[in-house]
Amino acid sequence: MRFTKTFIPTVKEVPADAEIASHQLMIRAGLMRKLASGTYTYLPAGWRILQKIMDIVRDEMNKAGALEISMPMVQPLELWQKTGRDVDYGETLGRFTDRHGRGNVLMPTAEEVVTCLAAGEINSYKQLPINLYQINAKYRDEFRPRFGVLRSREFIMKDAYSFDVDDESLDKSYRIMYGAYCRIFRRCGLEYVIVEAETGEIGGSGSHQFTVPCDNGEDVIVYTEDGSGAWNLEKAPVDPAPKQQAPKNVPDTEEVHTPNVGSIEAVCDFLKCKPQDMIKTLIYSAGPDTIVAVIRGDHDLNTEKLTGAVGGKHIELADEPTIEKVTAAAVGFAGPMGLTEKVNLVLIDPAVAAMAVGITGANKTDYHVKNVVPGRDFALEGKNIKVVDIRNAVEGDTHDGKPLLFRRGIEVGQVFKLGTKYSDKLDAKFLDAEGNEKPCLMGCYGIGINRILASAIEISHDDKGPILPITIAPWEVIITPAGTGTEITDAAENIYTQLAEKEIEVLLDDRPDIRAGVKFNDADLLGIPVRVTVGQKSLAAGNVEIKLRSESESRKVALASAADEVIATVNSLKAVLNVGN
RNA sequence: CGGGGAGUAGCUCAGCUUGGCCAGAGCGCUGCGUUCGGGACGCAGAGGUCGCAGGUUCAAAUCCUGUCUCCCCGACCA
Repeated sequence: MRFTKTFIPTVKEVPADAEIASHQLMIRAGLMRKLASGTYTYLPAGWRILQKIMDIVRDEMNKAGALEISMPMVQPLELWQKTGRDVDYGETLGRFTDRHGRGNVLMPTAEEVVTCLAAGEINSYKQLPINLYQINAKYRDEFRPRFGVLRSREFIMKDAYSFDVDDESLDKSYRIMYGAYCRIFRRCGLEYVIVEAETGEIGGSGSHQFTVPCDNGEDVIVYTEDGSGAWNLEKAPVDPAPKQQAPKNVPDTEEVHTPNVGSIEAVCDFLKCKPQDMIKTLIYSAGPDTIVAVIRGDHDLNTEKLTGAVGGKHIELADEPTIEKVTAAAVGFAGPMGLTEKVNLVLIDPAVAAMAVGITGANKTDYHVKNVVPGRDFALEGKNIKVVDIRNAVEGDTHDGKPLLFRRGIEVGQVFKLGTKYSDKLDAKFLDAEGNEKPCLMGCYGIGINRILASAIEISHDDKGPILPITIAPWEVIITPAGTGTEITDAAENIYTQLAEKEIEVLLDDRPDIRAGVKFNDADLLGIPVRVTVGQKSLAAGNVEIKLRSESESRKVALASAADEVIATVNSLKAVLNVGN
């Protein structure tokens, strides 16, 4: 490709609305432009990168035996109502009504559609296992798109769905995908961490997340130093805190007047206590049921763990009228005492159960209660009371006695065992060898294509631009003629032709009247791993220069052998990243 | 959805407090010339309904009201 025949609008200035490196550099390198919040147009260089990523994904998926299909991006709302996910997904699900009044959704993922397909077409165990995938645009009406393409409304995702006859077979399908994912991310040049994950709204029994450690990531990875465990924050288990020694003869509970002091912070300020002395009481709704979650004041509730503790039901914070009805007080003054009878379930975090004494809301507007002893002043056991881990791990927590460490990461892929959640609801059944009708056992497997690009830039860039792995760079080689004169342009053209003939992906910066400095900067900004500089200085001695984007020094090679040298360099860079081929 | 910030030339921004001068700068863009190995320089030029709609005023980019969009923090989120 010639620079003058393509369209790569690089810019010097940092765009005002780009906060993180990957976003800024993707705009500056002319890879993409924003259309609206969370939606981007990919320009030729950016689209080339995405296509190269998709090629790698496609290659590994095909090798793993998965079959590529394409499902509609507009799907009937009715199908989502059958699985209840129209409710679970909530506002994130993009919807519209067509001219006939039919409800439609914009595909955020495709479990319903693919299961519906299986329900119609899979009848026999002889057709299983099967794994179907697609790579295309997905839409989620995010509350708050941010960080460029890391959380956008429209994005490209590879989503695969496996169907198996039994658990053993599902395990095998899952492991095959797990292995394919390792090879995909490796080939894309990403250092990644695999963490145990919660399954969220998508449902199911087991899941791993593939995460690229990076300070700008939205996910929190929790791990033990010895590497024996890694989880995302939603899943990270926490050892129960040791029971605190109760001071002798804690006085009876005492109500204290705390006018207009509702938040934990305000109460601490008012009563001169610390958040860890507080007991926080949160009221949740799960359909018609009301659930009380009790955690220590300095802890955060983990909605995934809470969802698990209520058997996977969809939960949300109760609305104000419900809270007022249950606590008989304004919002901000809830406490666990006396609530047991009024609600369906009380869940108490072990850290609260371990407290010797604490302060809670009084279930009375403008009042809190001191000297509250868990177990004495409110029950820790009972038919609708459970002590269970429902909070996020924090610094200082342990698992199996080992300290938990924290670091941020970008989620680039996730694999799930779904089981029969969708096949039950959508009737995806088959006859086994004995003639018994059984639901298909499903797995689903996603990869964020755009996130692979963004995370590659996040973890590898300098002040000049991205330093891209050769497997996903828009071009493998850029030829930069530095200076004018036919001798230079002829030599550059000559190398360009030779490389193109050998199917090296090469970009020739043939822009006339552009100073060398500008060309060098654009080459760096594009992150192209190998640069060939053809200039007067070296050419006088019969040489050109080869420079790696990742290194600061160039080396001189004879013009005559330049193409061969470049090919050898490209191959050695590729060899590092290619797994088993 | 709560809190904060911002919309003025293609981009980055100044001007607004205290209404009135011709609506400005840098970058980019067009032409000519000089340069030519790390974002050169000179000269000449094109380019703006000051987000939108009302209002106040002799007069509004500037003051008031409404509205839309974008960004950040939070909440939320496969």
